Amino acid sequence: MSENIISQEQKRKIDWWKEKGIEPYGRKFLKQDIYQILENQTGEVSIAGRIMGIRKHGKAAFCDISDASGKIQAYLKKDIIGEPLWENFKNLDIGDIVGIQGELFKTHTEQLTILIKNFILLSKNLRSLPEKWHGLKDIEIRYRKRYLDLIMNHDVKNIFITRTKILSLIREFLNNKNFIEVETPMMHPIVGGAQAKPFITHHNALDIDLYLRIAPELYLKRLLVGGMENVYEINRSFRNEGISTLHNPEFTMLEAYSAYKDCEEMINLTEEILIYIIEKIYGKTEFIYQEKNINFQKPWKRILWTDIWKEIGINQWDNYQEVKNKAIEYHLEIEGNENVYDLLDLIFSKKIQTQFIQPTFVIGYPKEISPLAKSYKDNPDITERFELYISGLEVANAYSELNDPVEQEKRFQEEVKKATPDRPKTVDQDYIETLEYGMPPAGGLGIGIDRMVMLLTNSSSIRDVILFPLLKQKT
RNA sequence: GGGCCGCUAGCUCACCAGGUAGAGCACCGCCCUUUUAAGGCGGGGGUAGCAGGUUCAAGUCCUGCGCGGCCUACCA
Repeated sequence: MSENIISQEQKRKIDWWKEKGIEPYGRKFLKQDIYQILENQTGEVSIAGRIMGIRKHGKAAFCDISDASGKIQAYLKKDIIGEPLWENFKNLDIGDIVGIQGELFKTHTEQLTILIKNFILLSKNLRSLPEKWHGLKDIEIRYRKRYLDLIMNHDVKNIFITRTKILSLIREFLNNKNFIEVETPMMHPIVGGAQAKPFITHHNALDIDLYLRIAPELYLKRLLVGGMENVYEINRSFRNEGISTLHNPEFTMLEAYSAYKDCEEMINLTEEILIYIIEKIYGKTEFIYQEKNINFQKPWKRILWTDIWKEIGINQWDNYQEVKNKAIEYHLEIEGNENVYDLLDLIFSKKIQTQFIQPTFVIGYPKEISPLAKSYKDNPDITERFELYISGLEVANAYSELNDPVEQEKRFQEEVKKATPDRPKTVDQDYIETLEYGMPPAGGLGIGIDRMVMLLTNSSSIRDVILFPLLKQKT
C-alpha cells in the first residue's frame, strides 16, 4: 500500500470549481433522511449524501446517492437543470458529497428516483473510491482506513451499529435492575484486579508512574463499601500483551457488582443479560456463530471445574505428576517450569475449552488462581467462581467477592510472591483498608464486550468489532 | 516470540520455464436523455513494499528488512 498522490486531474477539478466561484467544500444543508423518502415515496425532497455511482447517458445521467440511512437513485436531465448546472455536474465524481433537491418519480423499471431540479457540491472527493463491484477487500487498508471500509462495505457498518445496540441493551437491562453506571480511574497507581502485564505511563506534575488499568474491579468494590449496592462500568481496560484475533491491547469490559448476592446469582444475571440481548437482536434465543448453531434456551450447561479433570482421568487435579502426565499424553508443549495450575490451564485451553460450543458455565476454580474470590464454606481450596464459555470463547468471569480483609491481605501477599518485572504486584493496602470498613457480601461479574459482539455479529476476529484496532505504524 | 502466506495502477486482480508490466472499475476526451457492474470509441496513469545478491537480463530466483493476514505461545 502506497500513499496515493492527488492526481493532476483532481487538482484541475478543484480549480475548476474555484474558478467558477463555487466553494468546493460547502456548508449546512437542510436534508431529509433517504430512508424516510423511501418510506414516503412521494413529493418534493431534499437529500444529501455521497455519490456512489454515476451512469451517464449523453445529456442525462443517473446517480446513486447514499447517506447514513440508505441509498437512492437520482436522475439528472440537462434540459431540466439547464446548461450551467449541467456543466457543474460534469465536474462531479464518484465519492463527492452533494446536496440534491428534486421530485420523486418512478422509472420504467418502477424504481423510486429523484428527478434532480437543483444540486450543490458539499464536499469534493480528491481520491478515487475503491472499486464499486469488488469493494475494499485489503484487510490492512480496511483496518487502517476504516472510513473507507465503512463507505464501501455495508456489512461493516451494520456490525458497529449492532455493537452500539448491544451496549445500549446492556445499559437498559442493568439500569432497569437499579444498577448505577459509574466511571472509575483508568490510571492506577497500583496494578490490580487481574493477572496481566500493564502499560506504564507517567504523571509529570506528581512525578509518579501510573498504570493503565488492567481491570476496574478494585475501584468498583470500593463503591460497594461506599454503599452503592448495584454498580457497573462499561469501559476500556488495557493489557500489554500479545495481539491476536481474540486480543486487542485496549478492550471493553462490563463489570457489574451486586451487594448481598453471590456467584450463583451472577449465573442468573449472566443468563438474563445475554438472553435479553440476544432476543432483542435476533428475535429468538439462538443464532449461528461460525457455522454452528448456539442455543441460549435455559438451562445452560453447568460443569464443576473439579469434575472436568475427573472426566479426563485425572484423579487429583492438584497432583503435579498426574497432571503433567496427562499434558504429555495430549502431546502438549511443556517447558518444564510450569506449576500445576499452568499445566491445568494448558490442558483446559487446548483440550477442554474448545469443546464448550453451547453456553457452558465452568464452576468452582482453585483459590490460588482466584485471589479476589471467596472460597466455598466447606472447601477452602475452591472458590465460588465461574467462567462462561460460548463457542470455545471465554465470555464471562464471575465470583462471590472476597470481603474478608485479613484473608484478602494474605491472598495479595501470595500474589506478590509470584510477581515478575513484567507483572508487578503490590499489596493494595488502601483496598485492604477499604475492606476493613466492611464490604457487603457481593457477587461480581465481568463480561468481555468485544467477544460478545464477535459472537452476536458472527465475526471471527476481534478487529472486526473494534473500529480502529491497534496496528503497527507504517514506516 | 515461532511457523506459513501475501505485498504489482486509486481499487479488484492477471502476468510467475527469469526477457524489461496488463485487464476491469475509477479518472480524462468524444458519442449516447429511463440506466442500474449502463454501453461504444480513444487516452493518461506503475522506481512491481524496501534494501541487497545471483544473472547478459529479476515483479518473477536467493538473502535481509518492513507491513499485513492466518496458525501458534501468554492475558479477556
